[in-house]
Amino acid sequence: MNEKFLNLDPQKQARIIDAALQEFGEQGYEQASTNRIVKSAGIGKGMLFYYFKNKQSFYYYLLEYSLDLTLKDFLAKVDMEEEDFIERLYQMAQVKLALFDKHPDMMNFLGTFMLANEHNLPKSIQEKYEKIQVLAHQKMFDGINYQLFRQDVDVKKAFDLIRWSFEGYQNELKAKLQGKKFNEIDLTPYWEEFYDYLKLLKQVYYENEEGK
Amino acid sequence: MNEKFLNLDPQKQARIIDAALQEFGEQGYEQASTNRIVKSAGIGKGMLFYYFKNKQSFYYYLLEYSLDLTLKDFLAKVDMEEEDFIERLYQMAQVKLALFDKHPDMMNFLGTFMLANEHNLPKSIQEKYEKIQVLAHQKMFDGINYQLFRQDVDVKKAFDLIRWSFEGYQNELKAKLQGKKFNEIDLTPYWEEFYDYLKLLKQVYYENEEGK
DNA sequence: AATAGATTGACCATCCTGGTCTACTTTTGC
DNA sequence: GCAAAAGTAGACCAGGATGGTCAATCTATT
Repeated sequence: MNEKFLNLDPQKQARIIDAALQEFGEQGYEQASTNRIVKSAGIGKGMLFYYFKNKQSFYYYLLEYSLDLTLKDFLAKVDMEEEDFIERLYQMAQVKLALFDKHPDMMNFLGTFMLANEHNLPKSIQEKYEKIQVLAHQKMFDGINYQLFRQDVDVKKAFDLIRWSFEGYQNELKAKLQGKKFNEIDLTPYWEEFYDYLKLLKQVYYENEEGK
Repeated sequence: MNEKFLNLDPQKQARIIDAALQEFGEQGYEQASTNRIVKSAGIGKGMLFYYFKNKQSFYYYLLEYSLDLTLKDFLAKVDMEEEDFIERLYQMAQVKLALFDKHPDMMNFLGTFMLANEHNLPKSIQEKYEKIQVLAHQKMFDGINYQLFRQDVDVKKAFDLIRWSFEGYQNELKAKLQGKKFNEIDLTPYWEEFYDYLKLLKQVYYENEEGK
């Protein structure tokens, strides 16, 4: 990557990055077209290969950019004081959705990347990716209070079942809101509905006071 | 579709269908290459366009073929006598996995198709597709005994949470076994692990005898 | 041997690709 | 004010892939 790119007008920089994230996210690496990217970004073809050596190194730059942003705007914002597993997940879902709101193309790009699980990444990126996965695991499980759970349940397995329930709701919501822009939608009813599900999860998995 | 195709040696027929399902499933409609399909099927290019008018009608044929097979080998085999929701889902998962074992390319093809949700389908296929979705819903929920659930839980919501847990396990299993052939793997440990999760689900969502 | 059906793959026009490079414009330094 | 430097555009390139056609060949049946 050419340092000239970083000295660019941030708006232009963002236009290029966004156009590329969208193209790579929708088409995958092979099928993504640099022609479409430059047209959508409103720059000449020459500039892209002035800033970046070639398609591949451009892709790697975007990957690193996205991983850094995930680290800074998602994982770093998880409140580790929350000891309640379900509340912790709820909180993570909220932060994640906020990130989805701000950078939808980037989230889609990362999603496509993770699905495709490429193996021939440069070592530095591979390491960063693995480090993030470890961190995500910690952010989800470290400091969780096991005592909240019913004593007769296998907590490790309960973690999985609850996590899957969360993923299911988020997937269904994502499918339902497909194509709509978040800022045009009032999300509060969905958060309320979500929280109803959480109440039920707590009701069945947690130790509740006897006299209810 | 030319009737000549149906009079073909079934093995050859299957080779063509399998090659195409694999190609369309992996690449999607646009990116799928008829050249690769004929090469992989071991037939000349001309034959494909002798049997089928063009790429699109070939694709529609495959779609209909897959939907019919889903109906016959998946949905028709669900035992509606099973009133226990969790057991019903478990049974469906088993039938589904058997189908995955027998026709992995077809399952992948259908999965890709559903993700891409094309809207400009011929009416007849669109209707078949919708009919199958309705039927799948019935196979999952009709005849379920609500009395098994704890009286303090919202059963409708519990259905969702449990269903999502199932999907989560199946997705994780699919990712873990990615690329391996089922017949080379002893699946029993996974079914046992799966059943452990089910025991936990029953434990928390169902009404259990008091003196435990 | 003649005919009819089945089958092949070279061929076609078209399109798109990643990447280059020349020519042009804008900014900078003095 | 002007020359040198930096920034920018897009026509252009060779290569390759695409869906689809069709004349030529092969095979089986009479």
